[in-house]
Amino acid sequence: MATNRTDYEPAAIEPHWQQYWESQKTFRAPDDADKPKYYVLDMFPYPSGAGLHIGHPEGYTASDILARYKRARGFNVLHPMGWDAFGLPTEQYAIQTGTHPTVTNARNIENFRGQIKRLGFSYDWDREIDTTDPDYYRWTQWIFLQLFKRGLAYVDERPVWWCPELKTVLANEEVIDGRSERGNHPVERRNLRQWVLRITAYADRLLEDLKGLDWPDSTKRQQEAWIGRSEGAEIEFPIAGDTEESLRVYTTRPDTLFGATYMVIAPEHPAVNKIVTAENRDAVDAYVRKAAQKSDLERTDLAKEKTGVFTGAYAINPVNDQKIPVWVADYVLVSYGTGAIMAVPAHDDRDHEFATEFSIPILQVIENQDLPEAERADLPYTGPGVLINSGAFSGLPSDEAARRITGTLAERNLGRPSVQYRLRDWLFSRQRFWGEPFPIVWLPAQDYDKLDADLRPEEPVRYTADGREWYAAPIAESALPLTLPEVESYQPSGTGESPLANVKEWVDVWYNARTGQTVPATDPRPEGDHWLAARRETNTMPQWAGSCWYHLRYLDPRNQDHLVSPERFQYWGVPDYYIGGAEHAVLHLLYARFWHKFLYDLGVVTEPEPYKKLFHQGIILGEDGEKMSKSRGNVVNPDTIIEEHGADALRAYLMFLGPLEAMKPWKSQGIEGITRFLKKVWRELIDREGNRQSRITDAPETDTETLRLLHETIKKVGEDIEALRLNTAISQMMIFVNHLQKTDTFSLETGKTFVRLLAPFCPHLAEELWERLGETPSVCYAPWPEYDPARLETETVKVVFQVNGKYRGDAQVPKAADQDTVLAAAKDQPRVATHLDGKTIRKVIYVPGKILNIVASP
RNA sequence: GCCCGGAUGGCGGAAUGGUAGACGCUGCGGACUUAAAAUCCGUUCCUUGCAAAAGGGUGAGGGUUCGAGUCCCUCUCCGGGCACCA
Repeated sequence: MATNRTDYEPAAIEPHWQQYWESQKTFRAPDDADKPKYYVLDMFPYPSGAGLHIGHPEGYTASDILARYKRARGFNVLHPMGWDAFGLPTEQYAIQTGTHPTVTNARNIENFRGQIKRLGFSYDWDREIDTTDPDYYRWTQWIFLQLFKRGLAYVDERPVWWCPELKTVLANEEVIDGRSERGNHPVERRNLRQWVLRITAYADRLLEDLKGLDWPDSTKRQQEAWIGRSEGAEIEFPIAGDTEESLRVYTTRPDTLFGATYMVIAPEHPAVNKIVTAENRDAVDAYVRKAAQKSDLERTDLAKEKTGVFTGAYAINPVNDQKIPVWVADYVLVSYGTGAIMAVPAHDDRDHEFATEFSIPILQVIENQDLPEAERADLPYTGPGVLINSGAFSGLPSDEAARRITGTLAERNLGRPSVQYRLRDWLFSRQRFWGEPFPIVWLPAQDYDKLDADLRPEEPVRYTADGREWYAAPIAESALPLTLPEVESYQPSGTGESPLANVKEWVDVWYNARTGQTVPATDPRPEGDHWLAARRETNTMPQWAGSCWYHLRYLDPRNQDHLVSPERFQYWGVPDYYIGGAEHAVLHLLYARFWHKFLYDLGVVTEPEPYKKLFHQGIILGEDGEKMSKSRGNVVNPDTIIEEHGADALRAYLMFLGPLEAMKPWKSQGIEGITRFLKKVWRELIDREGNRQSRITDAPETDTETLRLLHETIKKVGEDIEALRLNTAISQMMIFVNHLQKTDTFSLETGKTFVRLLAPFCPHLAEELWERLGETPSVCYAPWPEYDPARLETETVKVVFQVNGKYRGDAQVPKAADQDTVLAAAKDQPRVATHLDGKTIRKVIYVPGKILNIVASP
C-alpha cells in the first residue's frame, strides 16, 4: 500500500495517502460510536476567487493536529469543513460579468476544496456544508421565522449606514471610522426601512455568560466593551413654561445633578420641534439640517470644536428647581440612552469643553478631598469625591449621594435607576441579490386582519410607505426554503432596493392567510378568500446569518426535518475547540452567541453557549514583515509551497514559525530547515533501497538515554498539542531525531513510537513510514503513546553551583543527596573554590535537583 | 485620550523565580565529491585572553529576592482594540 519510493518524495507520497484517506473514508465521524466525542471546529472560509490564503492553512493545520491527536487518544472526532459562501465579492463578480453567483460559487468552492485537500486535513467531507445551498439556508430562514414570531425581528425606518459604493446598508459592526469594513469605502447616513434583530434583548445574558467562556481575554474584553453595559439613572426634567413637555435624560452620575447648568438634546430628538421657541426656530432648524448631512466621521472627530444652538427653552432641575437652558448639539447621540443629557461641565470633559465654548456657567459640586488644597478646584474633575454646593446632599461621598438622589427622585416619580447598553439592535437586511431571502411577505392593513392567529408575530411588524400601511406575514415553514429567483441583472438599483425588487414574477404572490403558503401571482388566484395578494420582502440577509449556526448543522447536515436532531445534539453538542481569526471578535462571535442562545431558548439545543473554548491564530506577515497583499507582491501561495516542499513541510513549518497566536513573518528560507528535518526522519528509518534501516533492532529498546529522551518527547509533544504550543512540540521532535542520528542502533518500537508522535503534524510521511515499519494503515487510529514517568527519572541529577548567584560549575549528584554532600562536592571544584577563597560563607541555598547557591563575603 | 498585548543574538523564536539564547534559519570553517547538489562535522551574543577563564548582556531606569527575561514601580517604542455611549 505504501509507495515504492526510495527517497522522501512528498510529491509522490502525499497524493497517494490523500487518495487512500478519501477512498477509505478514514475521517468519517460515525454518529453512533461508542466513544467519547471531540468536536474541533474551524472558522469556515468564504470561498473567494483568489483561492486559499496562507492564513487559512495556519489555523486549519493547528486544528487538524488537535483533531488527529484526539483521534489517537481514542475520541470520536468531529472535524468538519464548509463554505460561508454568500457575500459581496461573488455578487460583484456577477454584476461585472453576468455570471450567476451559483456558477462562480461552485467553481470557487471546487478550487478551495482541492487546495484544502492537498494540505491533508482530516475533515469528514461527508458533512460538508454550503450556506448558499437551499437545503442549508432553509434552516437559516427557519431560525429567522422563529425570531420573527417571537418579536425579535422587526422593521424600523431609521438612519442607517449606507455605502454608495457597495450600494447597500451596513451594520454598525461593518463600519470602521466612517468607512466600510469590506472595501474601505466611505459610508453615509440614510433613512431606510430595515429589518432589525433585537439582540439587545439578550444583552445582559451575552455579557453575563462571557465570564464562563475559555476565550482569549482580549476577545472577551472586546465583546464586553461592545455590549457596553452602564448603570445610572434616568431623570425627568420638566420644560419651563406653559407646557406638559419634559425631557428625560440618562446619566451615570446622578450625584452631580446640582451641577447641571444646561441640557443638551440630540439634533434628531423628537422633542426638538416641540420645545424650540419661535425666535430660535430658524437657527435650530438650520443646525439640525446640517447635522443630518454630516457624516459620522465628521460628527465624531474629536479634534473638532463642539457645536450647538440654544433652543430658547428652559428645563427645571428637579432637585433645586433651577431653570437651565436646553441646547441642541450633535455631541449627544439620539441612539444612546434617552438622546438627551443633563450637562455638568464641572465634572464631564465634553460638557466642560462645550460650556467653555459657549460661556455657560460651570458649577463645581464634587470635591476630591484627597487632593492638595490648591488642586481641589481644578476642573473638569471626573472622579469620585464629596458633594459640595448640593443642598442637603452636600458632604456625602459621591457614590452614596448618587443612590440617595436617585431614591429621592424615584419617590417623586421624577427618576429611576437605569441600565443602558452601548449595544444596538442588529441591522439585519441588505439590498443585495446574493443572500438568504427573507421568508416574509407584505400585506396591506385590511388583509392583515384575515391572517390566521398562528401566523401572527407577538407584535405586528409594519411600516408605512406612500400613505399605506404594510404588515409583515411569515411564509409557512413547510414552504421553506424560499429560493432565490433567476434574474437578468444583478445590478443594485441604488435606491435602497435589492435587485430582487425588479423580479416581478417572484415578488408578487398569492398568499394563503391560513397556511402561509404562496403561489406566484402569475398563476391564477387559487379558490377561497383567504388567498391574498402580497409582495415578497426583497431584502436579503447579511453574510453573518449563515455562520450564526453552522456549528450545529455539521452535526446533522442532511436532516430534512430538523435543523439538528435532538439525538445528534445530545451526542455531539457544541464544539470543544474553536479555532479562527481574531478579526471576528465582535461580529461573527457575538451574532452566533445571540442566535445560539435563542435556539437554546427554543429548546433546539441544550447548551446556552456555542463556543466554549476559542483560540485565535495570529496573522502571518509577508517576508518583508508587512501584511500580505497583492499590491505589495508579498503574498505566499500555499500551492506553490506544496509543489516545492510538500504539504507536510508546509504544515510543520507554519506551526514552527512561532507561537500560534503570534503575528509572525513568513521566511522562505526557514522552510528548508523543516524539509531537512523530514528528510532526516526518513533517512533514520528507511535505507537507500526503501527498506527499514538495518540498524533498527527488533529487540526492546535498551539505550537508557534513548528511552529517557523518547519518553520526554512523548510527554512534551502531547502536552504541547493540548495547549497548541506546536512550535515547541516540533522542536522537541527535532531534538529527538538529532539524538537518533547519533545513536548506533535503536529499536523498531522506538521508531514506531516516534512516527505516531509525528503523525498529527506530518500525516502523509507518517502513514508512509508506519506501513514501511511493518504496520497496517492507518496510523491515524494507532493509539497515542503513553509516557512512563519512571523513564523520565534519572539516577543522578545535575546541580548547578553558584557563588553569590553566579554560575561557577555544576556536577551530577545522586538525586537524594543532602545539602552537605552537595556543598562538599561544590567546594571540591577549583572554580567554586577560587571564588570562595578568602571569604566567609554566610548562607547556602540548596534547591534539590536544581541549584546550590553559596552566599559568601569577605 | 482610555483599555489590552508585546520588546530576548544577524533573523524566527526557547526558557514552572534557578546555567539566557533550546530548536531552526543565516554566516563562517572543514569533511565527502573530478565538481556541484545532497549529506555530515565544527563554529556563530558582546568585550578581554593563546588558553583556562574573567567581565558584561533579555527596550531604558529603579525596586523586591540568595538568585529576575520571568515579580513590582516609572518611562520609551511597537502592535491591537475602543474612542463624544453622558
